[in-house]
Amino acid sequence: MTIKDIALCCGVSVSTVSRVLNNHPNVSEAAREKVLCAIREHHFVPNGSARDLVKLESDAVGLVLRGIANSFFAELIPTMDQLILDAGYTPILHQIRSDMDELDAAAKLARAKRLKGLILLGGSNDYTQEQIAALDVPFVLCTYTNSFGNLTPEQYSSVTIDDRRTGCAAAKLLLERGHRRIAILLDSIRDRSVSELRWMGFREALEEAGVPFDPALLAETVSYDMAGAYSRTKKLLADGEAFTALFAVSDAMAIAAIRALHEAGRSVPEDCSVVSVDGIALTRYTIPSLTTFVQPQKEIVCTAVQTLIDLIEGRGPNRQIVLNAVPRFGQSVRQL
Amino acid sequence: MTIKDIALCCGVSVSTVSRVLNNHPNVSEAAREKVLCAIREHHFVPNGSARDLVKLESDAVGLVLRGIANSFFAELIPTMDQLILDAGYTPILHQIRSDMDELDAAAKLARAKRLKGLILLGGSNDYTQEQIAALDVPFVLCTYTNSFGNLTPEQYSSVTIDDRRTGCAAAKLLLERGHRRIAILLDSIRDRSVSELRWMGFREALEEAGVPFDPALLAETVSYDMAGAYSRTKKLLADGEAFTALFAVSDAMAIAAIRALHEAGRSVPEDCSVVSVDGIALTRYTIPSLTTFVQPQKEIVCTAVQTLIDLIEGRGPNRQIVLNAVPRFGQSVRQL
DNA sequence: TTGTATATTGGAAACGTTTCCAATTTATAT
DNA sequence: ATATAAATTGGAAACGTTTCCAATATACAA
Repeated sequence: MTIKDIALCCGVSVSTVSRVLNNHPNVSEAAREKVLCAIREHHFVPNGSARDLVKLESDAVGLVLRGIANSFFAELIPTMDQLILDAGYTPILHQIRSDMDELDAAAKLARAKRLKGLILLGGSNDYTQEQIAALDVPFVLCTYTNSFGNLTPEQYSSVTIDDRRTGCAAAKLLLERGHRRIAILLDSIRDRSVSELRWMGFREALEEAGVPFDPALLAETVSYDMAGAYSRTKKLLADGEAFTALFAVSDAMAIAAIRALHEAGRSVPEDCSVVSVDGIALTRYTIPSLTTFVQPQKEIVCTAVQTLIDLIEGRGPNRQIVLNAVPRFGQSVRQL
Repeated sequence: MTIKDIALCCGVSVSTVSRVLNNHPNVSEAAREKVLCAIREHHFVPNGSARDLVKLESDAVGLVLRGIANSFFAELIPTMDQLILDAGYTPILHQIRSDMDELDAAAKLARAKRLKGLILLGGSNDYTQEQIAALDVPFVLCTYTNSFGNLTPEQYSSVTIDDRRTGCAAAKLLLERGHRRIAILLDSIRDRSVSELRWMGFREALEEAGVPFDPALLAETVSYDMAGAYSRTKKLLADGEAFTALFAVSDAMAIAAIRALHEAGRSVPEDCSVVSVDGIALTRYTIPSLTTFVQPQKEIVCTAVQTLIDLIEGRGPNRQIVLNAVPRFGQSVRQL
């Protein structure tokens, strides 16, 4: 079924059918009626490829995500998808294997599908000028890691939370309550990750307060999951390290750590205070409920989409937006 | 940049460039080298629309999801996306607003993008014969609700878990341990939902065991989230209902319920046993850890994708696959 | 009635590819 | 050198739309 078939069976020209499909005003009521009827009857839907081809542009926006390791991003996707749809664009989700160059893949995608714009989830901003130039559509880096900062603020847009500052705030929260020996539980810091940034902030806060940090209290997990956090905490306890508080870089890790503490006969917050980051809904209901720095998920998504749309539609220049995680107090922290 | 430009700047014909792009054997080494070089230099990527148009088919598979209410599906998406990619197809995620007809939208999508196949997430099988006919590509219903069953087994493929049976098994687990007054906590059962199916199974098991069910122990929440489960459990306790066990239709609800019980001075499992469904990773680490019926998420996703690929590639007929949730024992249940 | 303005229509080119077929070049055998 | 086969190449049609432009039909005024 093509536009031609519809034209034929209605006794009108191809142009007329096209005009009906596109709501052009110059079509007589009689013709429109006939054509619409035939379209309904034959379940005709115009071929998107042909359309895009002749229009020289699509209304598509790419959502590029590397790997599926991080479930934080996975959770954002449906919401982002919906927001893009609401803005009148067509979202195209594109996952990239973790062993590939995401910017390269994004550039290919943008060209192949003539995308209007791109949202890059969880990349970094140490891309080369060349790579950015190759990517010739508006784009927004969303919760990227600001590692080398090869780019000037004019060259890119981004929405992120300030992980360093969050780590700093978490440490301060515990320091203010009299804690001095604080363990930190994080996943691999090798790759300039979120973990590393939070860890940096944490260290800074300690230094600023003049509190020395015992390297034995740095608990880095091998596997990025709860099992890893659980066993690493067990090890920390087995090693006989003394600490009155623990900062976990995610709620999930905190929950696993609390179980390890519990099994070692140490209850939270009586024997050990716990602070984490994420603010997943569950943390209000665990026993004890968690004191956690809530990531403004919804705000991140909305801001990223809005920023991209603004860029696409020519409103405003590139801008970097930094959002903050705010603490929500639960029962997992006590004053010493 | 088009194939024509590349041809021009290499001094070869359009056909030759196309052959290089498609790895046709009939290209001299010299020509291939020249063309590849030009492609690299100009960052040329062939236009997907033009390609699809002339090929009369794409390698795309649609992933249709209605609404984003259910986070269970949201979690499946990235995995499914990856699996489809691995199978050599291009996944296209398409969310449909909850006030629209998902089958209609799916049919449109299939035609517009010449899809190879469709996976419909969380629909039902009470579609009309006509709708199914309109949808002229292979499709798989994934975790749909088998409500009216308008279709014969030859007409559709599906992958689902047996919710009725799960409810039944949960009740049996508690009955076997001596519990007789069992509360059930579920979200709205109005819409032939998963909740209703589990509730039906639960009731059947009680009947079969000759245990009467006290309607006061049926706790239906208004809002589908933890806040709703928490306050509903509070109400159940405030009403002074006596029960020695509680069956929650999701882990999240169970955790919220346990907190409500805890705040009322009733500990789990000493004063009340709790069983739930889902098997999210967290349930191993909460205190107490949960006894829960684990949904075979990964298996559902793999099976759905594999079934679709088989259909597309002409291997095997339509089939309905029913998977079972299996119990994982935690500390939340005790023998009376 | 005729002329003019307006509404409607159809024809045809264009979008960027792929692929068939015929033409050309190159290699091989005689 | 010539004939033949094989490898390589270019030309052109086709895919299904949109849109410009010219042509036709219709309405209205003089």
